[in-house]
Amino acid sequence: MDFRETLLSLVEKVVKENFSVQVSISLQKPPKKEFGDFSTNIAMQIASLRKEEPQEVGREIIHKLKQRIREDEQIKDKVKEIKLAPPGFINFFLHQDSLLDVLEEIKREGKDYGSSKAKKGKKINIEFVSANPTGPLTIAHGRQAAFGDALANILKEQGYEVFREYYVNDEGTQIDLLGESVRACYLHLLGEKASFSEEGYKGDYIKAIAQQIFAQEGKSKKEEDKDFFARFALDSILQEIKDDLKRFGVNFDLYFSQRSLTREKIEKAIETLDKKGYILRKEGAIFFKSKEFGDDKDRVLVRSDGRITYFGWDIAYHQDKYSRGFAKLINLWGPDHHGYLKRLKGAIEALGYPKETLSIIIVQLVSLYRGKDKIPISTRAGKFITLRQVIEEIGKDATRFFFLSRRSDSHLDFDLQLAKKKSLENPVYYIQYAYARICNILEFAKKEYKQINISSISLKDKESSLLNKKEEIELIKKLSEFPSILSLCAQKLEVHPLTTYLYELSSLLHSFYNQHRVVTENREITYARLLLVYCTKLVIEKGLGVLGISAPTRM
RNA sequence: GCGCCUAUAGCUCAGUGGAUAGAGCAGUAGCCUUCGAAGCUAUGUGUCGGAGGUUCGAGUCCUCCUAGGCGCGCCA
Repeated sequence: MDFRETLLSLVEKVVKENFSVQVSISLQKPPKKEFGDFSTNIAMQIASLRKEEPQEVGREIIHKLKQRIREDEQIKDKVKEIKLAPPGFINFFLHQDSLLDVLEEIKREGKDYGSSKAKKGKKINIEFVSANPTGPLTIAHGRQAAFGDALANILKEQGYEVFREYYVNDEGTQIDLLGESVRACYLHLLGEKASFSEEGYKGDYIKAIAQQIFAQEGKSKKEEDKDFFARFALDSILQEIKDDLKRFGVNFDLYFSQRSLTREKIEKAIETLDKKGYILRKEGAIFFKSKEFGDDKDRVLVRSDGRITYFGWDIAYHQDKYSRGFAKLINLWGPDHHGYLKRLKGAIEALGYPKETLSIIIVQLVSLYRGKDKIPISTRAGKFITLRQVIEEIGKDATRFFFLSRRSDSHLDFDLQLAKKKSLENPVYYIQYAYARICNILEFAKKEYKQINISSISLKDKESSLLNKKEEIELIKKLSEFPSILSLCAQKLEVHPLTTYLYELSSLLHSFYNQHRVVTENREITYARLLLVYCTKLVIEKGLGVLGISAPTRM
């Protein structure tokens, strides 16, 4: 239990004993350092409920708190002062020695610093990207890939057993269309006339696949129907997708084939719903009563001609996920699927799973620009910039960082010209530079001080004045926030707080570096500062690792 | 028509119902014989889209309105 929690439970105890009110108690990080290290608004909350003066209530709480603290060995030495600030905040000031404890903790825990065991053993499934295997990945898929992967890493840090899954829609009309398109292209290569459906896929990659078939098989596939071409194209495209994702640093535990869902699984799902009275049969089709779950209308699961709709497949797919023992499912979708949210959530509930076990995150679109020109994203027209092209042009780290610095539900304008031009001023390099800088200092220190083993440096029982410069204190405080940043991300299912945090941490490191030398004549100070930058290195390394961004020792 | 997302500094964006709303970029002026200047320091900038409401307290929650994006199929 860290100190923050210890203090929080003490405040809870005091409030419980002295005020018979129901309030939620929390400790915040004050916006300014004049307000101390922690603060709580509890006095104002209580005063509001009891129609009393906030400052009066505050004084009373502080009085009781001080009494308790004097009796508590564990925190007696850490809390320096408790002050009341208008309009009624209670601010806690800590002794600086406790700051050195933070460094000791980071050093001791190393790569585990910031990890939590809170969700240990809980299985969580995160399904993302799941792009139709009818064309190359676009930049929008890239955003989902970066976000889903980083979020998965964050959840893993909270103790979850995380499973990454990609749902391959290798069944349905879009696959038929793909087959027809490739077949037409192939026949065209043979000099035959073939009608090209208006709805068909037209990109250069379609031609490339047709050429590949021609190169391998010659004219022998002339009589094959669309299914053969669909199969061939599917395998080829899916392989490209997997390669792209791998290159982007995203590895899935499972590529789940829609086709692998058996008829029995779908019938079982429908049967489950039927037993609970959520199935409606009319006009030869089978409907799910999604209206009962807030949807606009009931939705078809099986068409009157017997074919299963996407929704029908999807229900069976989600039931399958649950049957594999996941306590929680997370789906990342594009905004074009938001209308689909109510019916799927309804179906999950109808199947008998608690609705809060399914979280759906809508990752907003990315608009691609080159300067002021918007580049259209249309898979069927075949004119678009692929994720692969962007990674090659901008680089993996910068591309990932860009996607991860913004809220998932915000629209994103990605200007290739700007991203490329500013690539050296890109915040990701700022963080990586801080990291490389620390590595350099550590190298330098090894030369200056012959035998040095940073992990053996201990500041226990040392004077806190060793690290009492403004830049040092701020850096240590920032380091101490790392665990709560990770848990905040996990709780909000967002990644960008971590990105922002790493930037701020790097900024403090740079400030410190420019103001103070680490390696000096004074051995004690040198060791203390070495430990400080070493701890910073650990946190940056871990943070970047979670984001899936590399931490180079040199740049 | 209905639904979802967005609106914060010149630009790109942070901001967990709390204290004087913050960063970067762009601008200006400084800082390298000393651990990497891809860096640091200083400097100013706001009708938080608009109007109501809830609250001790609203950029944050609720209602309505405006603007932009997206979606509303027995397509996926």
